[in-house]
Amino acid sequence: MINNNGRFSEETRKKVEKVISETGYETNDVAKSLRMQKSNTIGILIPDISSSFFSKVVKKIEAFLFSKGYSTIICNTDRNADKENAYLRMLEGKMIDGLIVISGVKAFGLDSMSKNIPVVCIDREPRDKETILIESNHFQGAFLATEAMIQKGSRKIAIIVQREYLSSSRDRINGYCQALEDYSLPFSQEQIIRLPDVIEPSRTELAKAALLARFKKGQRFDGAFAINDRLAIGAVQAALENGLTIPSEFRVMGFDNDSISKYCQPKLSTINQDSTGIAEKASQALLSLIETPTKKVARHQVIDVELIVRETI
Amino acid sequence: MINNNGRFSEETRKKVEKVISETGYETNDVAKSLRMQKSNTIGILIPDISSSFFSKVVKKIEAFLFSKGYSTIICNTDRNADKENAYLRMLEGKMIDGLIVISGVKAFGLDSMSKNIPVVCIDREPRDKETILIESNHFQGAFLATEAMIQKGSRKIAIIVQREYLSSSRDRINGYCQALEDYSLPFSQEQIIRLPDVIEPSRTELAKAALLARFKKGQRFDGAFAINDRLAIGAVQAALENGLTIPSEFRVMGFDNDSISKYCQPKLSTINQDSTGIAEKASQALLSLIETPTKKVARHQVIDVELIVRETI
DNA sequence: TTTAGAAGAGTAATCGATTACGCGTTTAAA
DNA sequence: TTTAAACGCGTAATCGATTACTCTTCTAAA
Repeated sequence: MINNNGRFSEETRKKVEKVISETGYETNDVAKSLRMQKSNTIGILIPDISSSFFSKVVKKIEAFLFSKGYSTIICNTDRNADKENAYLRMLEGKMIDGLIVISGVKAFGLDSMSKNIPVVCIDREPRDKETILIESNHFQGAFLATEAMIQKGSRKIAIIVQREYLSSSRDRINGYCQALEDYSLPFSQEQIIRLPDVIEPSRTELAKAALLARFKKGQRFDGAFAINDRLAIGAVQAALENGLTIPSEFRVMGFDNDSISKYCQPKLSTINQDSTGIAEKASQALLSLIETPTKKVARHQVIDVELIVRETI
Repeated sequence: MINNNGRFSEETRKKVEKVISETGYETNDVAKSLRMQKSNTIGILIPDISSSFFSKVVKKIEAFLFSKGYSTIICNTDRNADKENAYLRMLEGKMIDGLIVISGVKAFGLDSMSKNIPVVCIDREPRDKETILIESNHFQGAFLATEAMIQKGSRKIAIIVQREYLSSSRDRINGYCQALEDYSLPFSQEQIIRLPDVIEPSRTELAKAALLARFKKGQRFDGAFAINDRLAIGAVQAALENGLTIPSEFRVMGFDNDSISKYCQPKLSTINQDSTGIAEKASQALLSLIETPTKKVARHQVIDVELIVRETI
């Protein structure tokens, strides 16, 4: 009929095409989905769409999938497990063909659904050992950051951490520890500055206050590696307020290469994640699962990161 | 049956509920949509999901609609008319119940579809005079910004503009002009610095280079009102590079209250848009159109903005 | 006791696109 | 010329939920 199925003559084709153009016929995807058991739609679960890095990734995934004929339902979960599970049910009801789950999503309901529909995780440890995981090389990034500070002369580097329940956070801590070890620098628990997972005050304020508190307690650091750029900016502010010169007396490294980092003063040195690479790998992996289920996809893909030196080291 | 339609006994209800819980039945939204001619889905057309202000708005719209039982398909159009129209067709095929169109979307196909499904525009002049428009009071914001600079002592204020095809941009120019007029300050065309609508170099670089070029030509300004914060940061950099002291010799105002503005050095004074207000008004207007079509909704809703004074004025 | 009316349960049509199937016609091969 | 295969086209079933409709049974009123 409309597409090459069935057999029909040139004449009928013309007639059909005429009617189509005359009436402005548009195919009804809902009916099509019901019949085909396929919606050409994929779902994305993301904790916070306004987070600069992941919104970039989502944007690129969406563009890629659109070019392949898929539309994307983006679900903002606010790190709320109930909302996540509600979305999961909704997406299932909409017969999505695939699902991408981005960092920080707990989604306990995932396990029950993942049997039927293909899932790709980004920056999120899947429970199921077969689920595909795409992530930046957080370990490498943290190592590079810490190493760079050491090479510039820092000897007592703090690490500022938040949301340790994320595997990406833990990987970054490990990378940091590895660098200290490789350069034979001592490490003690008091070098870890842990921040609560709250919305108010902002991450920057939180980091600033925490580092300032450490200074007040008499702890001395000559550098801080923050797990993201927002925290790093707080560290910069704390150091400056404490009368330290950056970078000669105190060095700071961030992570994520937030668009802020280039414009804050002093300009923040950081680790750039390859949003394009992550988006491409994730989209391709998901498409492959959907369209050629027999083809094996690498279960764990790790994307290289890049050291960006600006003015804080 | 499942919901209160039809008549049935307590006994049958129990049986049905038992089977539901045993089999883990989930309603199929696709079939439901086909039958009901309603998808409980709304579409959002947005030029760039990674833009900080609108991504905040979208996030809030999505949360609101989710709480009302709707899911949201977010379509990133990249300011590409073809992509916009393709999305429009796709959304129509998915039988969306409503559509939100955000600033910078051209979507020529909108006219042909808007007859059938409810549309709400945000920050975008609709062609159709009946379509609802929600926007910040750009005029007021620009006026407040310019007025604040004048009151602090600026007399020759430039305005840095990009994407003049947006009604929001034009409103901001008008607000700026009105303030100059109200304070009896002269205005000439050379005070307008127009920037091309390109992706590379960044808006900040663009603004910086343009203002620097004006300085080099011998033009003198004691302040600049930039149409958004990215441009404003460029203006700050240009002024500093030109040896001007901020704010005593040169004042800068931005617009949008980008998350950057609080952290750049000096901290940027700007105009804050009420993302929550816009999201709420837009969602409520759309829901009203969908669920109570007879009820009239204000065609044009203008949301107040707020002057934020930091260190650049 | 008869009967109108209500109430429960089951059947079938519907939404729109897809596709398997069958009938009738044409063409090519034996 | 006969037979088989190819071909065009129309019909009907299907996807899953909803709902209108019918049929049967039961209750209450006359």
